Amino acid sequence: MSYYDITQVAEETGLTAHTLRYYEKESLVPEVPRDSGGRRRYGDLHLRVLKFVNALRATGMPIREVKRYLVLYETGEQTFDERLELLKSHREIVKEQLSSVKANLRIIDLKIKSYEKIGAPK
Amino acid sequence: MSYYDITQVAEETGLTAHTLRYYEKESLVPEVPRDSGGRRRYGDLHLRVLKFVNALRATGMPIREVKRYLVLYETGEQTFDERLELLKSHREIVKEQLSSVKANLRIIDLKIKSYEKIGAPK
DNA sequence: CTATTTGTTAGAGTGCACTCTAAGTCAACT
DNA sequence: AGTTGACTTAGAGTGCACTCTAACAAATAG
Repeated sequence: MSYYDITQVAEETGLTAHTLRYYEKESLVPEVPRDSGGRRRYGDLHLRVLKFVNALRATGMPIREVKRYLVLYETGEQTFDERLELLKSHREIVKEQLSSVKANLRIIDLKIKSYEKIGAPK
Repeated sequence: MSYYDITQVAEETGLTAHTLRYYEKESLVPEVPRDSGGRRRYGDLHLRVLKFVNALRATGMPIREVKRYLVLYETGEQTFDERLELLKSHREIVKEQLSSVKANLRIIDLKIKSYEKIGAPK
């Protein structure tokens, strides 16, 4: 079992030290133990959770929803069903967003083609 | 040629009247003429532009960039090349975002599958 | 031993995109 | 003529997700 300081975790996760402290304050990470000097000592669990949090955030899950997931996670195995539902519902939202973006990208693509063809749009 | 009031345009575009006024203040629409009573009279051009603005916004283009596009549009045909570049560069950004979201969605999907299979994630 | 770096906290500030409020005007209905 | 409702403006407020500041403590480098 290895431990990491905030700078290492920042590098590993792509988050800033500031953001890591903010995520902790917002309960987006399991409790982070401190060393004798009061500094954060992250473990492998934290790293794994933070990477999953990144996946949730990168797909547009709001902070308060990520927090809800983490609270369920911390509560224990009796929350499996609820966590599963949360993730499945998020997945549907993301899928809808994806197809919306794709549809709008097609509109932009048509405009680009009209600029390229006639040099002027209608 | 038909004219529309702010309520009709709100319905057609899915934007609120508030947002339409805000977009106008931010120069995201060509100039909107007023009637004798000072009320907005939108034409077909406005409707078409607003729908395209919606496509740009729905794909994550920031307000200031949409505004830049509109200013070029208003400036005239000598800006065709610049508008084309702006749209093409936006298209690339959107494509990258799409693949990032898809990659992260796969991570979430794996987690869902692990919840479904063993009822418990590692 | 001193200076620098890296961390700590609570809390304030930032940027974005709306979203709403207040105070007022104007048209249409009763 | 009065009331309702939709509109007008400038500007303030909101929610989100950071991002930064100030003041301080501790570890390391010279």
